[in-house]
Amino acid sequence: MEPAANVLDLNQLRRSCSSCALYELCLPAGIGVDDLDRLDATVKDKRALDRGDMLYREGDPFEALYVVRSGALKTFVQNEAGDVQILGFHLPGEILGFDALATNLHVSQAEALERSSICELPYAKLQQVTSEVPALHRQLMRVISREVVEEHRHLVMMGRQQAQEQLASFLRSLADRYQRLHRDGSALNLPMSRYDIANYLGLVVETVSRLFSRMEEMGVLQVNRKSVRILRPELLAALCRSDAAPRRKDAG
Amino acid sequence: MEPAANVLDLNQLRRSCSSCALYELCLPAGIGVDDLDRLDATVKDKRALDRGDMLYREGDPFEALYVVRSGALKTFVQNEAGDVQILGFHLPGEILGFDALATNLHVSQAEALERSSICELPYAKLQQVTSEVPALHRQLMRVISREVVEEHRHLVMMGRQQAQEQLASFLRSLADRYQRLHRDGSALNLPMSRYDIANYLGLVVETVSRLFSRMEEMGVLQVNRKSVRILRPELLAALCRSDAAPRRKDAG
DNA sequence: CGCGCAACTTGAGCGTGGTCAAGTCCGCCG
DNA sequence: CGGCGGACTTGACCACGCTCAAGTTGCGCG
Repeated sequence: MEPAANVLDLNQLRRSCSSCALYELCLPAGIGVDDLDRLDATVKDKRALDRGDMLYREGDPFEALYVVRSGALKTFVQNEAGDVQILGFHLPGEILGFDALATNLHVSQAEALERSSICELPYAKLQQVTSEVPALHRQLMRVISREVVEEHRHLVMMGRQQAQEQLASFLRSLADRYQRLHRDGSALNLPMSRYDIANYLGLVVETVSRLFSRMEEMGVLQVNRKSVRILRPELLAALCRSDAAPRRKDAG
Repeated sequence: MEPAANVLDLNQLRRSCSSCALYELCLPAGIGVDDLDRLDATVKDKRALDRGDMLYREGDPFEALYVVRSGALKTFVQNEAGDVQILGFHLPGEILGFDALATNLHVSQAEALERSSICELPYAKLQQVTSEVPALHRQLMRVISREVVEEHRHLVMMGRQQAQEQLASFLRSLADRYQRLHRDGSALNLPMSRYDIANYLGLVVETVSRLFSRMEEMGVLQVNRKSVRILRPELLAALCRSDAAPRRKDAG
Protein backbone atom coordinates (compact mmCIF):
# COMPACT_ATOMS: atom_id res chain seq x y z
CA MET A 1 0.00 0.00 0.00
CA GLU A 2 0.96 3.64 -0.34
CA PRO A 3 2.50 5.51 2.59
CA ALA A 4 0.79 8.54 4.13
CA ALA A 5 0.08 11.58 1.98
CA ASN A 6 2.92 13.83 3.18
CA VAL A 7 5.48 11.09 2.57
CA LEU A 8 4.06 10.60 -0.87
CA ASP A 9 4.67 14.28 -1.54
CA LEU A 10 8.27 13.85 -0.52
CA ASN A 11 8.65 10.97 -2.92
CA GLN A 12 7.28 13.06 -5.71
CA LEU A 13 9.84 15.73 -4.89
CA ARG A 14 12.56 13.13 -5.05
CA ARG A 15 12.06 12.60 -8.76
CA SER A 16 15.05 13.06 -11.01
CA CYS A 17 16.02 16.23 -12.83
CA SER A 18 15.23 14.64 -16.18
CA SER A 19 11.56 14.28 -15.27
CA CYS A 20 11.34 17.77 -13.76
CA ALA A 21 9.10 20.27 -15.48
CA LEU A 22 11.77 22.92 -14.99
CA TYR A 23 14.42 20.87 -16.75
CA GLU A 24 15.18 23.29 -19.55
CA LEU A 25 15.33 26.35 -17.29
CA CYS A 26 17.51 24.89 -14.62
CA LEU A 27 21.14 23.89 -14.20
CA PRO A 28 20.84 20.57 -16.12
CA ALA A 29 19.95 22.42 -19.31
CA GLY A 30 22.92 22.04 -21.61
CA ILE A 31 24.45 18.89 -20.15
CA GLY A 32 24.12 15.44 -21.63
CA VAL A 33 21.66 12.79 -20.49
CA ASP A 34 24.47 10.50 -19.40
CA ASP A 35 25.81 13.16 -17.05
CA LEU A 36 22.36 13.95 -15.71
CA ASP A 37 22.40 10.92 -13.45
CA ARG A 38 25.52 12.10 -11.70
CA LEU A 39 23.93 15.49 -11.12
CA ASP A 40 20.74 13.82 -9.96
CA ALA A 41 22.68 12.03 -7.28
CA THR A 42 23.77 15.35 -5.76
CA VAL A 43 20.31 16.89 -5.59
CA LYS A 44 18.69 16.79 -2.20
CA ASP A 45 15.20 17.97 -1.42
CA LYS A 46 14.49 20.59 1.13
CA ARG A 47 11.22 20.54 3.03
CA ALA A 48 8.75 23.06 1.67
CA LEU A 49 9.04 26.61 3.01
CA ASP A 50 6.03 28.53 4.24
CA ARG A 51 5.43 32.20 3.57
CA GLY A 52 8.01 34.16 5.58
CA ASP A 53 10.36 31.19 6.15
CA MET A 54 14.03 31.89 5.52
CA LEU A 55 16.04 29.68 3.16
CA TYR A 56 19.29 31.23 4.35
CA ARG A 57 20.33 34.28 6.36
CA GLU A 58 23.25 36.64 6.25
CA GLY A 59 26.23 35.02 7.92
CA ASP A 60 25.02 31.46 7.36
CA PRO A 61 27.82 29.15 6.20
CA PHE A 62 27.72 28.32 2.53
CA GLU A 63 26.44 24.78 2.18
CA ALA A 64 24.53 24.59 -1.06
CA LEU A 65 23.02 26.26 -4.05
CA TYR A 66 19.24 26.16 -4.24
CA VAL A 67 16.79 25.82 -7.12
CA VAL A 68 13.24 27.04 -6.73
CA ARG A 69 10.95 24.16 -7.65
CA SER A 70 7.65 25.86 -6.91
CA GLY A 71 6.55 29.07 -5.23
CA ALA A 72 8.61 32.27 -5.08
CA LEU A 73 11.32 33.82 -2.92
CA LYS A 74 12.92 37.20 -2.46
CA THR A 75 16.60 37.81 -1.73
CA PHE A 76 17.74 40.91 0.09
CA VAL A 77 20.56 42.54 2.01
CA GLN A 78 20.14 44.38 5.28
CA ASN A 79 22.46 46.98 6.78
CA GLU A 80 23.32 47.58 10.44
CA ALA A 81 20.38 49.98 10.82
CA GLY A 82 17.99 47.30 9.57
CA ASP A 83 17.32 48.93 6.20
CA VAL A 84 16.50 46.36 3.58
CA GLN A 85 17.27 46.33 -0.13
CA ILE A 86 15.57 43.59 -2.11
CA LEU A 87 17.93 42.22 -4.76
CA GLY A 88 15.57 40.00 -6.67
CA PHE A 89 12.52 37.80 -6.82
CA HIS A 90 13.05 34.16 -7.69
CA LEU A 91 10.58 32.01 -9.58
CA PRO A 92 10.63 28.27 -10.30
CA GLY A 93 13.73 27.11 -12.16
CA GLU A 94 15.87 29.96 -10.85
CA ILE A 95 18.99 29.35 -8.78
CA LEU A 96 19.93 31.10 -5.53
CA GLY A 97 22.96 31.24 -3.29
CA PHE A 98 25.80 32.50 -5.48
CA ASP A 99 26.49 35.35 -3.09
CA ALA A 100 28.23 32.95 -0.72
CA LEU A 101 30.78 31.56 -3.18
CA ALA A 102 33.18 34.43 -2.53
CA THR A 103 33.54 34.16 1.25
CA ASN A 104 31.84 30.84 2.08
CA LEU A 105 29.31 32.87 4.06
CA HIS A 106 26.00 34.15 2.80
CA VAL A 107 26.00 37.93 2.57
CA SER A 108 22.35 38.14 1.63
CA GLN A 109 19.15 36.50 2.80
CA ALA A 110 16.46 34.50 1.04
CA GLU A 111 12.86 34.39 2.23
CA ALA A 112 9.82 32.60 0.84
CA LEU A 113 7.06 34.88 -0.43
CA GLU A 114 4.59 32.02 -0.48
CA ARG A 115 4.64 28.28 0.16
CA SER A 116 7.60 27.05 -1.90
CA SER A 117 9.60 23.91 -2.46
CA ILE A 118 13.31 23.88 -3.09
CA CYS A 119 15.96 21.59 -4.57
CA GLU A 120 19.21 21.71 -2.66
CA LEU A 121 22.57 21.20 -4.37
CA PRO A 122 25.16 20.62 -1.62
CA TYR A 123 28.20 22.45 -2.90
CA ALA A 124 30.75 19.83 -1.84
CA LYS A 125 28.96 17.18 -3.87
CA LEU A 126 28.33 19.58 -6.72
CA GLN A 127 32.01 20.45 -6.93
CA GLN A 128 32.89 16.80 -7.21
CA VAL A 129 30.48 16.36 -10.09
CA THR A 130 31.57 19.51 -11.90
CA SER A 131 35.19 18.36 -11.72
CA GLU A 132 34.14 15.14 -13.47
CA VAL A 133 31.75 16.79 -15.91
CA PRO A 134 33.32 19.84 -17.57
CA ALA A 135 30.06 20.67 -19.35
CA LEU A 136 28.37 21.10 -16.00
CA HIS A 137 31.15 23.39 -14.90
CA ARG A 138 30.63 25.57 -17.94
CA GLN A 139 26.89 25.49 -17.40
CA LEU A 140 27.33 26.60 -13.79
CA MET A 141 29.47 29.54 -14.90
CA ARG A 142 26.85 30.46 -17.46
CA VAL A 143 24.17 30.51 -14.78
CA ILE A 144 26.21 32.78 -12.52
CA SER A 145 26.88 35.04 -15.46
CA ARG A 146 23.14 35.26 -16.10
CA GLU A 147 22.86 36.47 -12.53
CA VAL A 148 25.42 39.19 -13.24
CA VAL A 149 23.55 40.27 -16.38
CA GLU A 150 20.24 40.27 -14.52
CA GLU A 151 21.74 42.61 -11.92
CA HIS A 152 22.85 44.92 -14.72
CA ARG A 153 19.19 45.18 -15.73
CA HIS A 154 18.25 46.03 -12.16
CA LEU A 155 20.94 48.73 -12.05
CA VAL A 156 19.80 50.30 -15.30
CA MET A 157 16.22 50.32 -14.06
CA MET A 158 17.19 52.09 -10.86
CA GLY A 159 19.71 54.44 -12.33
CA ARG A 160 18.17 55.61 -15.58
CA GLN A 161 14.43 55.08 -15.39
CA GLN A 162 11.58 57.15 -13.98
CA ALA A 163 9.26 55.55 -11.46
CA GLN A 164 6.59 54.70 -14.05
CA GLU A 165 9.12 53.26 -16.47
CA GLN A 166 10.56 51.17 -13.67
CA LEU A 167 7.23 49.63 -12.73
CA ALA A 168 6.41 48.96 -16.38
CA SER A 169 9.78 47.24 -16.88
CA PHE A 170 9.28 45.24 -13.71
CA LEU A 171 5.89 43.97 -14.82
CA ARG A 172 7.15 43.07 -18.27
CA SER A 173 10.06 41.16 -16.81
CA LEU A 174 7.70 39.22 -14.55
CA ALA A 175 5.38 38.52 -17.48
CA ASP A 176 8.30 37.18 -19.53
CA ARG A 177 9.42 34.90 -16.76
CA TYR A 178 5.92 33.53 -16.20
CA GLN A 179 5.65 32.84 -19.89
CA ARG A 180 8.85 30.83 -19.86
CA LEU A 181 7.16 28.76 -17.17
CA HIS A 182 4.32 28.17 -19.65
CA ARG A 183 1.99 30.22 -17.51
CA ASP A 184 -0.18 33.03 -18.77
CA GLY A 185 2.10 36.06 -19.02
CA SER A 186 -0.79 38.49 -19.20
CA ALA A 187 -2.56 37.47 -16.00
CA LEU A 188 -0.02 37.87 -13.25
CA ASN A 189 -0.59 36.85 -9.68
CA LEU A 190 2.05 38.80 -7.81
CA PRO A 191 3.59 36.78 -5.00
CA MET A 192 5.19 39.88 -3.44
CA SER A 193 3.67 42.82 -1.57
CA ARG A 194 3.53 46.42 -2.76
CA TYR A 195 6.21 47.13 -0.15
CA ASP A 196 8.47 44.53 -1.76
CA ILE A 197 7.94 45.97 -5.23
CA ALA A 198 8.61 49.51 -3.99
CA ASN A 199 11.75 48.45 -2.17
CA TYR A 200 13.05 46.47 -5.15
CA LEU A 201 12.63 49.53 -7.38
CA GLY A 202 14.02 52.04 -4.88
CA LEU A 203 10.64 53.74 -4.42
CA VAL A 204 8.13 54.06 -1.58
CA VAL A 205 4.94 52.06 -1.38
CA GLU A 206 2.68 55.09 -1.99
CA THR A 207 4.38 55.76 -5.30
CA VAL A 208 3.93 52.18 -6.46
CA SER A 209 0.30 52.23 -5.42
CA ARG A 210 -0.33 55.47 -7.33
CA LEU A 211 1.41 54.05 -10.41
CA PHE A 212 -0.79 50.94 -10.41
CA SER A 213 -3.82 53.22 -10.21
CA ARG A 214 -2.54 55.46 -12.98
CA MET A 215 -1.77 52.54 -15.28
CA GLU A 216 -5.24 51.18 -14.64
CA GLU A 217 -6.76 54.58 -15.55
CA MET A 218 -4.69 54.55 -18.73
CA GLY A 219 -6.20 51.21 -19.63
CA VAL A 220 -2.85 49.39 -19.57
CA LEU A 221 -3.59 47.19 -16.59
CA GLN A 222 -6.49 45.78 -14.68
CA VAL A 223 -5.42 45.60 -11.04
CA ASN A 224 -7.09 43.82 -8.17
CA ARG A 225 -4.75 43.49 -5.21
CA LYS A 226 -2.28 40.75 -6.11
CA SER A 227 -3.87 40.01 -9.45
CA VAL A 228 -2.66 42.11 -12.38
CA ARG A 229 -3.97 41.64 -15.90
CA ILE A 230 -2.00 43.25 -18.71
CA LEU A 231 -4.68 44.61 -21.06
CA ARG A 232 -2.44 46.44 -23.51
CA PRO A 233 1.04 44.88 -23.68
CA GLU A 234 2.16 47.22 -26.46
CA LEU A 235 1.35 50.25 -24.29
CA LEU A 236 3.14 48.69 -21.34
CA ALA A 237 6.19 48.22 -23.54
CA ALA A 238 6.01 51.86 -24.59
CA LEU A 239 5.90 52.96 -20.97
CA CYS A 240 9.29 51.32 -20.36
CA ARG A 241 11.01 53.80 -22.66
CA SER A 242 11.77 57.31 -21.52
CA ASP A 243 10.47 59.11 -24.60
CA ALA A 244 8.71 61.99 -22.92
CA ALA A 245 11.29 62.70 -20.27
CA PRO A 246 14.85 62.12 -21.54
CA ARG A 247 16.75 62.95 -18.39
CA ARG A 248 20.11 61.78 -17.05
CA LYS A 249 21.13 60.56 -20.43
CA ASP A 250 24.69 60.18 -21.59
CA ALA A 251 27.88 59.57 -19.70
CA GLY A 252 30.12 62.09 -21.39
CA MET B 1 72.58 44.26 -25.69
CA GLU B 2 69.07 45.33 -24.75
CA PRO B 3 66.41 45.72 -27.45
CA ALA B 4 64.67 49.04 -28.04
CA ALA B 5 62.67 50.61 -25.23
CA ASN B 6 59.17 49.64 -26.35
CA VAL B 7 60.18 46.02 -26.80
CA LEU B 8 61.73 46.10 -23.36
CA ASP B 9 58.38 47.28 -21.99
CA LEU B 10 56.69 44.34 -23.62
CA ASN B 11 59.16 41.98 -22.04
CA GLN B 12 58.46 43.48 -18.67
CA LEU B 13 54.76 42.91 -19.25
CA ARG B 14 55.46 39.30 -20.12
CA ARG B 15 56.69 38.56 -16.61
CA SER B 16 54.97 35.78 -14.75
CA CYS B 17 52.04 36.17 -12.38
CA SER B 18 54.24 35.23 -9.45
CA SER B 19 56.39 38.31 -9.92
CA CYS B 20 53.40 40.61 -10.49
CA ALA B 21 52.74 43.28 -7.92
CA LEU B 22 49.04 42.49 -8.13
CA TYR B 23 49.59 38.85 -7.29
CA GLU B 24 47.54 38.73 -4.13
CA LEU B 25 44.58 40.67 -5.59
CA CYS B 26 44.28 38.77 -8.80
CA LEU B 27 43.10 35.38 -9.93
CA PRO B 28 46.27 33.51 -8.84
CA ALA B 29 45.63 34.40 -5.19
CA GLY B 30 44.72 31.19 -3.46
CA ILE B 31 46.30 28.71 -5.85
CA GLY B 32 49.57 26.90 -5.22
CA VAL B 33 52.94 27.90 -6.66
CA ASP B 34 53.16 24.66 -8.62
CA ASP B 35 49.91 25.47 -10.41
CA LEU B 36 50.90 29.06 -11.04
CA ASP B 37 53.12 28.07 -13.97
CA ARG B 38 50.20 26.49 -15.78
CA LEU B 39 48.14 29.64 -15.29
CA ASP B 40 51.10 31.74 -16.40
CA ALA B 41 51.18 29.89 -19.68
CA THR B 42 47.64 31.01 -20.48
CA VAL B 43 48.19 34.69 -19.79
CA LYS B 44 48.69 36.82 -22.86
CA ASP B 45 49.47 40.49 -22.84
CA LYS B 46 47.31 43.01 -24.53
CA ARG B 47 48.87 46.17 -25.91
CA ALA B 48 48.25 49.15 -23.66
CA LEU B 49 44.98 50.99 -24.14
CA ASP B 50 44.83 54.77 -24.44
CA ARG B 51 42.17 56.91 -22.82
CA GLY B 52 38.91 56.24 -24.63
CA ASP B 53 40.01 52.94 -26.20
CA MET B 54 37.55 50.08 -25.95
CA LEU B 55 38.63 46.74 -24.50
CA TYR B 56 35.42 45.10 -25.71
CA ARG B 57 32.06 46.25 -27.03
CA GLU B 58 28.52 44.96 -26.77
CA GLY B 59 28.06 42.06 -29.17
CA ASP B 60 31.75 41.17 -29.32
CA PRO B 61 32.33 37.41 -29.17
CA PHE B 62 33.57 36.19 -25.83
CA GLU B 63 37.25 35.41 -26.16
CA ALA B 64 38.88 36.10 -22.86
CA LEU B 65 38.71 37.46 -19.36
CA TYR B 66 40.85 40.50 -18.69
CA VAL B 67 42.83 41.67 -15.67
CA VAL B 68 43.67 45.33 -15.26
CA ARG B 69 47.42 45.58 -14.78
CA SER B 70 47.67 49.36 -14.62
CA GLY B 71 45.37 52.27 -15.29
CA ALA B 72 41.59 52.18 -14.93
CA LEU B 73 38.54 51.23 -17.00
CA LYS B 74 34.80 51.71 -16.84
CA THR B 75 32.22 49.12 -17.88
CA PHE B 76 28.76 50.16 -19.03
CA VAL B 77 25.64 49.10 -20.88
CA GLN B 78 23.90 51.17 -23.50
CA ASN B 79 20.28 50.89 -24.64
CA GLU B 80 18.84 51.39 -28.13
CA ALA B 81 18.36 55.11 -27.49
CA GLY B 82 22.05 55.46 -26.62
CA ASP B 83 21.49 56.01 -22.91
CA VAL B 84 24.44 54.77 -20.89
CA GLN B 85 24.54 53.22 -17.44
CA ILE B 86 27.99 52.76 -15.97
CA LEU B 87 28.25 49.46 -14.10
CA GLY B 88 31.61 49.86 -12.48
CA PHE B 89 35.11 51.26 -12.45
CA HIS B 90 37.96 48.78 -12.58
CA LEU B 91 41.33 49.31 -10.94
CA PRO B 92 44.52 47.23 -11.18
CA GLY B 93 44.07 43.61 -10.10
CA GLU B 94 40.39 43.58 -10.96
CA ILE B 95 38.92 41.19 -13.53
CA LEU B 96 36.53 42.07 -16.34
CA GLY B 97 34.48 40.18 -18.86
CA PHE B 98 32.20 37.90 -16.85
CA ASP B 99 29.13 39.34 -18.54
CA ALA B 100 29.88 37.27 -21.65
CA LEU B 101 29.99 33.85 -19.98
CA ALA B 102 26.22 33.43 -20.23
CA THR B 103 25.76 33.94 -23.96
CA ASN B 104 29.32 33.90 -25.34
CA LEU B 105 28.72 37.50 -26.40
CA HIS B 106 29.59 40.58 -24.42
CA VAL B 107 26.48 42.40 -23.29
CA SER B 108 28.39 45.32 -21.83
CA GLN B 109 31.32 47.45 -22.91
CA ALA B 110 34.68 48.27 -21.36
CA GLU B 111 36.54 51.51 -22.02
CA ALA B 112 39.85 52.79 -20.70
CA LEU B 113 39.60 55.91 -18.53
CA GLU B 114 43.33 56.54 -18.85
CA ARG B 115 46.33 54.79 -20.39
CA SER B 116 46.03 51.23 -19.13
CA SER B 117 47.65 47.86 -19.62
CA ILE B 118 45.77 44.59 -19.53
CA CYS B 119 46.46 40.89 -19.03
CA GLU B 120 44.37 38.71 -21.29
CA LEU B 121 43.22 35.25 -20.23
CA PRO B 122 41.93 33.47 -23.35
CA TYR B 123 38.95 31.53 -22.10
CA ALA B 124 39.60 28.37 -24.09
CA LYS B 125 43.05 28.04 -22.54
CA LEU B 126 41.78 29.08 -19.13
CA GLN B 127 39.12 26.38 -19.22
CA GLN B 128 41.72 23.77 -19.96
CA VAL B 129 43.77 24.87 -16.97
CA THR B 130 40.80 25.08 -14.61
CA SER B 131 39.82 21.54 -15.54
CA GLU B 132 43.30 20.38 -14.51
CA VAL B 133 43.55 22.62 -11.44
CA PRO B 134 40.39 22.42 -9.31
CA ALA B 135 41.68 25.12 -6.97
CA LEU B 136 41.75 27.55 -9.86
CA HIS B 137 38.20 26.63 -10.73
CA ARG B 138 37.07 27.40 -7.21
CA GLN B 139 39.07 30.63 -7.25
CA LEU B 140 37.42 31.67 -10.50
CA MET B 141 33.96 31.07 -9.03
CA ARG B 142 34.96 33.09 -5.98
CA VAL B 143 35.99 36.00 -8.18
CA ILE B 144 32.70 35.98 -10.08
CA SER B 145 30.85 35.82 -6.80
CA ARG B 146 32.77 38.90 -5.63
CA GLU B 147 31.41 40.63 -8.72
CA VAL B 148 27.87 39.66 -7.71
CA VAL B 149 28.42 40.98 -4.19
CA GLU B 150 29.94 44.19 -5.52
CA GLU B 151 26.83 44.73 -7.64
CA HIS B 152 24.71 44.28 -4.52
CA ARG B 153 26.58 47.22 -3.00
CA HIS B 154 25.91 49.30 -6.09
CA LEU B 155 22.19 48.44 -5.91
CA VAL B 156 21.95 49.37 -2.25
CA MET B 157 23.71 52.66 -2.95
CA MET B 158 21.26 53.53 -5.73
CA GLY B 159 18.15 52.21 -4.07
CA ARG B 160 18.46 53.28 -0.46
CA GLN B 161 20.88 56.20 -0.26
CA GLN B 162 20.49 59.94 -0.72
CA ALA B 163 22.75 61.69 -3.21
CA GLN B 164 25.25 62.85 -0.58
CA GLU B 165 25.39 59.44 1.06
CA GLN B 166 25.99 57.89 -2.34
CA LEU B 167 28.93 60.11 -3.16
CA ALA B 168 30.42 59.57 0.29
CA SER B 169 30.09 55.79 -0.11
CA PHE B 170 31.59 55.98 -3.56
CA LEU B 171 34.64 57.89 -2.34
CA ARG B 172 35.16 55.54 0.58
CA SER B 173 34.97 52.53 -1.70
CA LEU B 174 37.55 54.08 -4.01
CA ALA B 175 39.78 54.94 -1.07
CA ASP B 176 39.59 51.35 0.18
CA ARG B 177 40.51 49.95 -3.18
CA TYR B 178 43.46 52.32 -3.59
CA GLN B 179 44.69 51.30 -0.17
CA ARG B 180 44.62 47.63 -1.16
CA LEU B 181 46.89 48.68 -4.00
CA HIS B 182 49.23 50.12 -1.37
CA ARG B 183 48.52 53.62 -2.60
CA ASP B 184 47.51 56.51 -0.41
CA GLY B 185 43.81 56.06 0.25
CA SER B 186 43.38 59.64 1.43
CA ALA B 187 44.75 61.37 -1.66
CA LEU B 188 42.67 60.14 -4.55
CA ASN B 189 43.34 60.97 -8.15
CA LEU B 190 40.04 60.22 -9.82
CA PRO B 191 40.50 58.60 -13.23
CA MET B 192 36.85 59.20 -14.16
CA SER B 193 34.99 62.40 -15.04
CA ARG B 194 32.22 64.02 -13.01
CA TYR B 195 29.86 62.80 -15.72
CA ASP B 196 31.00 59.24 -15.12
CA ILE B 197 30.56 59.53 -11.36
CA ALA B 198 27.10 61.04 -11.77
CA ASN B 199 26.05 58.35 -14.21
CA TYR B 200 27.38 55.56 -12.01
CA LEU B 201 25.36 56.89 -9.07
CA GLY B 202 22.21 57.61 -11.06
CA LEU B 203 22.56 61.38 -10.61
CA VAL B 204 23.25 64.33 -12.91
CA VAL B 205 26.62 66.02 -13.15
CA GLU B 206 25.41 69.24 -11.50
CA THR B 207 24.37 67.36 -8.39
CA VAL B 208 27.75 65.67 -8.10
CA SER B 209 29.54 68.96 -8.61
CA ARG B 210 27.47 70.64 -5.89
CA LEU B 211 28.10 67.74 -3.52
CA PHE B 212 31.86 68.00 -3.99
CA SER B 213 31.60 71.71 -3.21
CA ARG B 214 29.40 71.09 -0.18
CA MET B 215 31.73 68.44 1.22
CA GLU B 216 34.64 70.78 0.75
CA GLU B 217 32.78 73.52 2.66
CA MET B 218 32.10 71.01 5.42
CA GLY B 219 35.82 70.38 5.67
CA VAL B 220 35.50 66.71 4.73
CA LEU B 221 37.34 66.93 1.44
CA GLN B 222 39.81 69.11 -0.38
CA VAL B 223 38.89 69.04 -4.05
CA ASN B 224 40.87 70.22 -7.01
CA ARG B 225 39.45 68.84 -10.23
CA LYS B 226 40.53 65.19 -10.39
CA SER B 227 42.45 65.34 -7.15
CA VAL B 228 40.46 64.67 -3.99
CA ARG B 229 42.02 64.65 -0.55
CA ILE B 230 40.03 63.14 2.28
CA LEU B 231 40.66 65.45 5.21
CA ARG B 232 38.26 63.92 7.74
CA PRO B 233 37.69 60.22 7.02
CA GLU B 234 35.52 59.77 10.12
CA LEU B 235 33.16 62.49 8.89
CA LEU B 236 33.07 60.95 5.44
CA ALA B 237 32.11 57.64 7.02
CA ALA B 238 29.33 59.36 8.94
CA LEU B 239 27.99 60.89 5.73
CA CYS B 240 27.44 57.41 4.31
CA ARG B 241 24.73 56.69 6.88
CA SER B 242 21.25 58.10 6.53
CA ASP B 243 20.85 59.30 10.11
CA ALA B 244 19.12 62.58 9.45
CA ALA B 245 16.78 61.44 6.72
CA PRO B 246 15.60 57.87 7.32
CA ARG B 247 13.47 57.43 4.22
CA ARG B 248 12.50 54.37 2.18
CA LYS B 249 13.42 52.10 5.04
CA ASP B 250 11.94 48.68 5.58
CA ALA B 251 10.48 46.19 3.13
CA GLY B 252 7.42 45.15 5.08
C1' DC C 1 49.74 83.54 -27.61
C1' DG C 2 44.98 83.30 -27.89
C1' DC C 3 41.18 80.80 -29.73
C1' DG C 4 37.90 77.10 -28.97
C1' DC C 5 36.13 73.47 -26.65
C1' DA C 6 35.30 70.24 -23.04
C1' DA C 7 34.95 69.69 -18.24
C1' DC C 8 33.27 71.56 -14.48
C1' DT C 9 30.87 75.00 -11.30
C1' DT C 10 27.20 77.85 -9.67
C1' DG C 11 22.59 79.84 -9.53
C1' DA C 12 17.45 80.07 -10.09
C1' DG C 13 13.31 77.62 -10.66
C1' DC C 14 10.58 73.60 -11.01
C1' DG C 15 8.67 68.78 -10.84
C1' DT C 16 8.88 63.98 -9.54
C1' DG C 17 8.58 61.37 -6.00
C1' DG C 18 8.93 61.43 -0.86
C1' DT C 19 6.47 62.47 3.71
C1' DC C 20 2.66 62.61 6.58
C1' DA C 21 -2.00 61.66 7.47
C1' DA C 22 -6.47 59.74 6.86
C1' DG C 23 -9.26 56.40 4.97
C1' DT C 24 -10.64 51.84 2.71
C1' DC C 25 -10.52 47.07 2.01
C1' DC C 26 -10.14 42.46 3.49
C1' DG C 27 -8.92 38.49 6.10
C1' DC C 28 -8.57 36.62 10.66
C1' DC C 29 -10.07 35.34 15.01
C1' DG C 30 -12.68 35.57 19.07
C1' DC D 1 -21.02 38.75 13.57
C1' DG D 2 -18.14 42.42 14.83
C1' DG D 3 -13.78 44.28 15.99
C1' DC D 4 -8.87 44.37 15.05
C1' DG D 5 -4.79 44.82 12.29
C1' DG D 6 -2.15 44.68 8.20
C1' DA D 7 -2.03 45.73 3.32
C1' DC D 8 -3.12 48.99 0.34
C1' DT D 9 -5.03 53.52 -1.51
C1' DT D 10 -5.67 58.37 -1.84
C1' DG D 11 -4.88 63.25 -0.87
C1' DA D 12 -2.22 67.44 0.50
C1' DC D 13 2.09 69.20 0.99
C1' DC D 14 6.99 69.57 0.56
C1' DA D 15 11.93 69.00 -0.69
C1' DC D 16 15.66 66.72 -3.06
C1' DG D 17 17.58 66.48 -7.03
C1' DC D 18 16.65 67.65 -12.10
C1' DT D 19 16.50 71.30 -15.78
C1' DC D 20 17.98 75.14 -17.95
C1' DA D 21 21.19 78.76 -18.28
C1' DA D 22 25.28 81.35 -17.58
C1' DG D 23 29.60 81.44 -16.07
C1' DT D 24 34.68 79.70 -15.09
C1' DT D 25 38.68 76.97 -15.59
C1' DG D 26 42.12 74.47 -17.90
C1' DC D 27 44.09 72.43 -21.88
C1' DG D 28 45.18 71.31 -26.75
C1' DC D 29 46.40 73.23 -30.86
C1' DG D 30 46.83 76.31 -34.81
